Amino acid sequence: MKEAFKALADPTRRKILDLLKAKDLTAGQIADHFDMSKPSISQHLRLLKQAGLVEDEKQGQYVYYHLNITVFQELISWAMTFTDKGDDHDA
Amino acid sequence: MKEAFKALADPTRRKILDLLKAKDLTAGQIADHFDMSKPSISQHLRLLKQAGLVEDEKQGQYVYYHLNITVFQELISWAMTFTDKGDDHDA
DNA sequence: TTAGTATTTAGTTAATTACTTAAATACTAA
DNA sequence: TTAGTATTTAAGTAATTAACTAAATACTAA
Repeated sequence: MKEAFKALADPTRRKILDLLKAKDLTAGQIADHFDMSKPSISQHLRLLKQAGLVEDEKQGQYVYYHLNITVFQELISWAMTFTDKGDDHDA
Repeated sequence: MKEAFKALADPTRRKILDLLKAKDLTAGQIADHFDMSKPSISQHLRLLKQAGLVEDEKQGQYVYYHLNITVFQELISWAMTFTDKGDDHDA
């Protein structure tokens, strides 16, 4: 989770996640959506992968990236410890 | 939300939020939980407030801080757009 | 008013982060 | 093998962030 919070702090990385919501994409296809060098996007992808937010899969000369929803689920659980605080559900 | 993601990237700020989960605290009480100067904690509180994650209320010479769950709820909604993707609920 | 406590603001510095270009690696296909 | 494409790694730099100390502000109480 620690790394996920840091990964989510950057707007470029959040936009990458949004792109992957629609469909899996190669590193190059992702880079095409940004006015930024491919190495920069590659670094962002590395951080997203380290944070567990995405996974990659090599297919020939391409590297496909896709979302890993596990960490998003953990994030939801974490946030709910704040919204549920003090709500004793008719206990 | 943009500012909330940045605010949550820092471990000190996440720990402050955890402390406030138990009960509302003054700036000084919060600072007592850290091996860090009061001005540094004050800056962290300022960022948390700008992000909408906490609110403050002055009582005499003290400033009490408390959680604002609204942004946590928005965070949950945001994360669910990732976990619910592709789940068409028996449609 | 004066002194004391609580908190924030200002100014500075060190560490981290996000970008760049150039080079390396990995695969494809002639 | 050689050339071409896709991606990552390396090295360097500019911008941002997180910390500090010192000073300012705001309140309390003698």
